[in-house]
Amino acid sequence: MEYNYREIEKKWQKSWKDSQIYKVSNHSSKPKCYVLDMFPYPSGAGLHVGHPLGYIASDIYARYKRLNGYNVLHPMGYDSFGLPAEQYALETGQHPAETTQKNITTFRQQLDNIGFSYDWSREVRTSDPQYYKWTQWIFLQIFNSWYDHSNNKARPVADLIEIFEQTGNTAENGQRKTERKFSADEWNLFSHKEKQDILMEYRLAYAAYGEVNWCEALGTVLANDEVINGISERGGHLVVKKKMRQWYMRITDYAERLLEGLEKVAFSDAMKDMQRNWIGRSEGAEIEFKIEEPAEHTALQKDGLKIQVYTTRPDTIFGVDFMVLAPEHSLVTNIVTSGQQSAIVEYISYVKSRSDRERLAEVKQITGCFTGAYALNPFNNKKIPIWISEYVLAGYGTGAIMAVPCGDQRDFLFAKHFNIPITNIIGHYYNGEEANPTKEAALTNSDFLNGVPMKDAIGIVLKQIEEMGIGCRKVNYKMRDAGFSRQRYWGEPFPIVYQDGIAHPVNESDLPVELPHVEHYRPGPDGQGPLANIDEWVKAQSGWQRETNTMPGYAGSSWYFLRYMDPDNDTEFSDRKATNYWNQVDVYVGGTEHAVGHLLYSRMWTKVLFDLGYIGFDEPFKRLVNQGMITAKSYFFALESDYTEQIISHNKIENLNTAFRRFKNGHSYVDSNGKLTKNSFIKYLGDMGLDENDFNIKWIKEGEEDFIFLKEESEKMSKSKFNVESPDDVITKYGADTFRMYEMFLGPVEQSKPWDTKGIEGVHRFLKKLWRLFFDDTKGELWNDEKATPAELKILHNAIKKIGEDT
RNA sequence: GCCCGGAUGGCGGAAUUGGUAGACGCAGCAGACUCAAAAUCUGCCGUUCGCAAGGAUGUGCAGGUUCGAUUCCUGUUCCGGGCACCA
Repeated sequence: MEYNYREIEKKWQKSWKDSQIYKVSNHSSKPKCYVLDMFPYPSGAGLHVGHPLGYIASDIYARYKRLNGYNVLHPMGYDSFGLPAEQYALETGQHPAETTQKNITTFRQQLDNIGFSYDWSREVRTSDPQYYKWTQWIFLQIFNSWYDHSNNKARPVADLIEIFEQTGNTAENGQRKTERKFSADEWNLFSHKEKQDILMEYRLAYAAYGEVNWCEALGTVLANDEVINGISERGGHLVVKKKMRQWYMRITDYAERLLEGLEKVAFSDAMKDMQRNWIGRSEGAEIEFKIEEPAEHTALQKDGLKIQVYTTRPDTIFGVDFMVLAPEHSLVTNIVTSGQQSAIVEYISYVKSRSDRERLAEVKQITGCFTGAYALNPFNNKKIPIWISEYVLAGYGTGAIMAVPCGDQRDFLFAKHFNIPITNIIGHYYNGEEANPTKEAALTNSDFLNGVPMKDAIGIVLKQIEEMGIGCRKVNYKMRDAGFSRQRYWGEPFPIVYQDGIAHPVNESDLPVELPHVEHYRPGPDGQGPLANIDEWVKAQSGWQRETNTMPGYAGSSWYFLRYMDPDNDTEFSDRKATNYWNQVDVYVGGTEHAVGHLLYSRMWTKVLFDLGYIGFDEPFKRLVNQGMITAKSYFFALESDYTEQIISHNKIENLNTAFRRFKNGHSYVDSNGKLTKNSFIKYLGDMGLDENDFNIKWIKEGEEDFIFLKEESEKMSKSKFNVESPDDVITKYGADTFRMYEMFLGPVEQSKPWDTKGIEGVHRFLKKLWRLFFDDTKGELWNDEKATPAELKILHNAIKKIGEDT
């Protein structure tokens, strides 16, 4: 009798299914344990060996907890809205719902093969109307809320209206600061439209104008991913920044609590670091600089123009040698002198083609343009030239900085490049070669601050500017509000209709707002999504218009862990008793790539739902485990002699590199020494549908030593790299248990590691050995019902103790 | 460019708190069993000098702290992930 994994696994998987052994109840006297995997996007490429790594780890943990007497919630589902399905639809005309269903079937079959202990009766799909009904419902709760900074929580907009009616927004009642101030009387006299516009500035889900990557030729908005150096990936057309009306999540209102919450959860320090850096809290000041108006402008502006800058270093105010505005800054057109007009216009059009990342990344190439205007230092009235440059972003701080070249390296390089004189305010700490951001220096060239240590000067300057009424302390966050609308088809429609330009929530009883059928998936007019093409849907009622944007991928994934608790509820997103019982996710397993996306958004949504009293906890995940990525190794081989000259014509080298990439570890074309012979190489090219003659190959010598190993790379598995490894083959050949054990044996779960099938035989042999402990070819069953000896029990209990300590 | 990780034999990795580097497995080599092969079992297995005993050297690279560093510090190179509309 030998280890027949096929039969064993088939038998037990059937038994689990028939007896629904992993179905879990919301009612149990046992303690609960919630073990969750990040649900997958069901891509057309199917499951690759990287997906199950985390699933296997969490499955082992879930089984362990079950055996330890816990009532374990261990569900699985699909993040099934997304761009790839829509792209595919655009190319083939197949409905995303169909391809998604097909992909899910494949995924499910692959998952079943591995033998997980999921409770499939709780499966969720974000693209299912019964699911996104509640995504829309939660969106409306967020839309109907504002953030009360006095009580540090979200509250219904109705409360805010009451406050406005009684005190206006001049009294500090915890509202965020806005430019517009009004009294109760003024509020009451505002038109309905004015009131709604004002409320939009407070809502936690709000519409505003923001910049997007606009491609005129394709008539659509593009993801950063789809733009390469200002050119669209598809078609190679020009892409520019364009302002469009967008929906946003006001996640910045939660910045402080998202930071504080990190203290309460067991995430890795690296993960916490990433989130902290992303939120990017900085303490500083906003300072107002007057602008010395050019003679040509004085007739137009009586009151004088001012620039608000944000700085973390008010102590360096006497070292300000120039100002830099973001090119998009609204003041630019007001202050530019006629002499600089054309240069500024030209520069702005250049910046429009640049992404934020490009703008910040290329420090070697310094660009900018003088506006011709000057600001005045509030302390000594020194004239400070005002420039614009791409390294200042409109979205951060006030979109304007005071540049201190002796203390900031980017400012320094800018000053050097444009020959702006540099004031040294840090004495010998500045060497003229590079900036020094020290806080240790005693100030020089700083008027009344001369000799004062910089650390003390910060407080002194802050006090001064507050007394002079030209500035105040300000905490800033690098994080921006999260864009929440997409000009796409395959996402949740917004439950919003417009009447006379005012956004209204759809009645709860009319949810879900279902995705209508479309004839094609091409963009609508003026860069709107495909939904804008369906007039009868947009204007379902006279005088009303539907929102034609859809929600982004992270909408559905921001709350799915709550739906698993009560997946079939059609009167609530999840029953309060169920969320109270299951509470936080005890262990959440997934990749680090979600650090600043999904993991922040879902934390925010949880906090909103908590604030509004719908759930009883405000952090979704108690403990997070980040599994490492399984990369695929690619090997590059070449002839021992000079490969670029001898075997490959230069125009084919790219193509051949792609071919070489597919020589992976354990590949039968490569012998055990990693050597590749002429014959095996030709056979390989043949199998690839390529011909030797395509590559202008000259064989230098024949035999075993023809090729040498050139280089090796590990990269993310992806269809386009020819390096996706499917678990199916492994399971067919060795069985699910070998596969599961092998993935665990590759190395620590948290670590990234290359996929490599060399070791799999060893693991399989181990399982066979284990089998033989119980069955023997000749003797049959080796086990019996005799009591274990004390020595045997000791070994058993040591093992149990060790496992208990390691989890 | 910025933020976060990582680098240890032919390969994946271990070394839990600064204390014998290389556990365990894979691959390889040798042997046992067999007519033979597979399977299984046993032994060897970082590099280098040496018949051996034994010595030297060795955790990406360059320094430093320490009686002692894979581990701590400084610098540096390379690789992976993220950088806001991929999910």
